[in-house]
Amino acid sequence: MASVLQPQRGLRMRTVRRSTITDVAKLAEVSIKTVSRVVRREPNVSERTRVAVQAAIDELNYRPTISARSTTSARSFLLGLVFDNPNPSYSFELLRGAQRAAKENGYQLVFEPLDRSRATPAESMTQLIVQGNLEGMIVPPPLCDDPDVLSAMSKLNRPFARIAPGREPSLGFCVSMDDRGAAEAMTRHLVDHGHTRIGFIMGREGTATTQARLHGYKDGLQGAGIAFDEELTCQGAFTIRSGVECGEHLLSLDDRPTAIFASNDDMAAGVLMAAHRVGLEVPRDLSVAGFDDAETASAMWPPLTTIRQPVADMAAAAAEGIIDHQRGNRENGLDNVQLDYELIVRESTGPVPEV
Amino acid sequence: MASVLQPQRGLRMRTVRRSTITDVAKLAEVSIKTVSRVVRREPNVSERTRVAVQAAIDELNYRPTISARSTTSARSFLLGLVFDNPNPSYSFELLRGAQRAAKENGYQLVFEPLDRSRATPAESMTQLIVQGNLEGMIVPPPLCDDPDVLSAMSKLNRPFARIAPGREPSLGFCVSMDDRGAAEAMTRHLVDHGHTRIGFIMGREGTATTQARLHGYKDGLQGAGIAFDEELTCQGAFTIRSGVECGEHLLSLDDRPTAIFASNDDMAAGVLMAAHRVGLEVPRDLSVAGFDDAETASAMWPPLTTIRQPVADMAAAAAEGIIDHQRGNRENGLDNVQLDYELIVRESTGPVPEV
DNA sequence: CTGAAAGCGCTAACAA
DNA sequence: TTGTTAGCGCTTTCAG
Repeated sequence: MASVLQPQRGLRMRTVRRSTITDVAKLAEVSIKTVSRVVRREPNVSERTRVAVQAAIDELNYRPTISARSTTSARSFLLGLVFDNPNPSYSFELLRGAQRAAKENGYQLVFEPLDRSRATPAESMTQLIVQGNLEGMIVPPPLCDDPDVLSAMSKLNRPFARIAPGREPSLGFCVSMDDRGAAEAMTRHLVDHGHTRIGFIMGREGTATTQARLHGYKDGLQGAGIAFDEELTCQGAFTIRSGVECGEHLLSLDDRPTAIFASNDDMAAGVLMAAHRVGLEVPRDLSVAGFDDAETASAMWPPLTTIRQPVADMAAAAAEGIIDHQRGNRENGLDNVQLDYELIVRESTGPVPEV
Repeated sequence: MASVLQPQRGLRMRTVRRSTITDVAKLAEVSIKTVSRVVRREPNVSERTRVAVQAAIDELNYRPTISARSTTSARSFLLGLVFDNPNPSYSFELLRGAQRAAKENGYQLVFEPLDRSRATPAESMTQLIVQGNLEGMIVPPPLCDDPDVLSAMSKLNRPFARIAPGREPSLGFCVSMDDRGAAEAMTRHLVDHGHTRIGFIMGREGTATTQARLHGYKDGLQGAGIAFDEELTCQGAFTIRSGVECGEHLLSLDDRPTAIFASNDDMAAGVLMAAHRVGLEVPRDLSVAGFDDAETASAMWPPLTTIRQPVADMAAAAAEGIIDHQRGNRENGLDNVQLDYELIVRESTGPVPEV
């Protein structure tokens, strides 16, 4: 604490000053270049000097200033994250992950909502990157599937990482999750509880995730030797309302499902409502499963069995990929990454009701 | 576009370069100092020169680099926003507002989740500010009501803005909303629809907002000449689950309320569920109102009548307050600000049921 | 009204 | 293994 709050000179503590590389050099009695070497973990520093310098760094609590670094080196140590996703919780998780990874690597994360009013998304992105002097950019969905944006990014010749791309997984550095495998795992979870009539609510038409999750559902049925029954699927739109409607539809079927797997949490919430309305107790009479582990999933009543997407970790991986690339570890930086999902079993799913 | 993507030299477009103050000076045939004067709107520049320089700036699409600025001036043009609120949507809205205001004023927003593992919140904040070289800090709830944090911030001698403080509204620069007035307005809205038995679900015990909203509810009743009935209030905890429980309780009353005002949206969602379970149609049989306008409020079914807090605007006002203060407009920067709420009438409230 | 020169904290050659 | 020197893009004196 003392070093942080050290008075500058004279009696009054005027303003808190961070220590500079020169302060450290003086204290350790070496040149600033040597300090720089230690900080940046460059080779060619004797162990003795290293230790001495490190001690000085610790004592003064020295951290290099990003601004000063960026004026000299060609690098800005700035990483961009564009926001153009209507889901604030999702965006926020991305932000947390990216910011953590950036900070750990001496980078600063610059968060930019995409200005749709001005020009095309592609032009806006170019502006953001060039004006902001960003070394690289993290591009979440749906932007990461916009062909114009992709071609603009490629032209810019700066590394960019795409989160959960739905198409062209060879463009840029891609971080994704196994949506299909996750949906299969959830289906298997329901099958393991004895369910054979499992309803499935699809997401918005035409999105890549909608397709992947539907495939996973089919995989899960097939693996258990259960025939796919189109009657048990319903076209939703990722909204609570569509969940209510699909839930009412599925529950009004003659041979109604004993479990409903909604391909996101909002629709699962809708199913919960629909179930309550017709007097069904969850999970006693009906099992309900979601997908996403949105903030409300655990707050729902009953708490929702769902799939957790490692959103923050995906953003962190994206940031790290870009940073690695900048450091010259190309092989490390450019291989696409797929992270594991997590099946979170809460109280909304249970054994199939006894007849 | 041409200026943004201009090739550097030779045939191949190597890397996109932003233009510097020197580029502008050369083009306008003045010294860099003059350019600086124009950019920073300093006096003592002839109109002719100003126009010429501005033309060069526009042509080259020149924007000063924050990093370079901060190395020279004492200012870093960095504004901090700590995150320590469990609600991602709320935090995200704050972020949007603060980032917008920062950008408009040539500042950059630095977003920092509070590291609770390391030390006390107060120490962490000090670290963030000093190490990050932040000119000021935006402090949202609940952090803005932590006495240690407040005293640490005061000692640091840097401007800080508190969002929706619950106590000590004289410490720092405070931006708030009229919680009490908003709750009163919502109560009046229900009264205007003929409701006289209006249930009220309180938030978590001991929080300032909980108190303020309860007061507003009472004000609303009193204004309409309706006696406050303790039986119609219920202690919630801002969670969906507590909403379900309070909803069930209130609806099981002998003379049950015809409207329920929950002091946040999550609890209102719980009330909706409870209502569905006992077969009550909303708003035909029961009106339900919330508070916050969370992202889910409009997605609920039926869409929820609620109070919109101008969260983003509050953060923007906070950022602007700090920036104004840094610019020396003390009177402007230090007056506390109270923003207007907005009553959003959707479909969950309606006239009192005919008996 | 305008500009030259010094310097911010740091990195990148290049010496020693 | 270490240090010296020259910048980076900008602001800030201080002279014209």
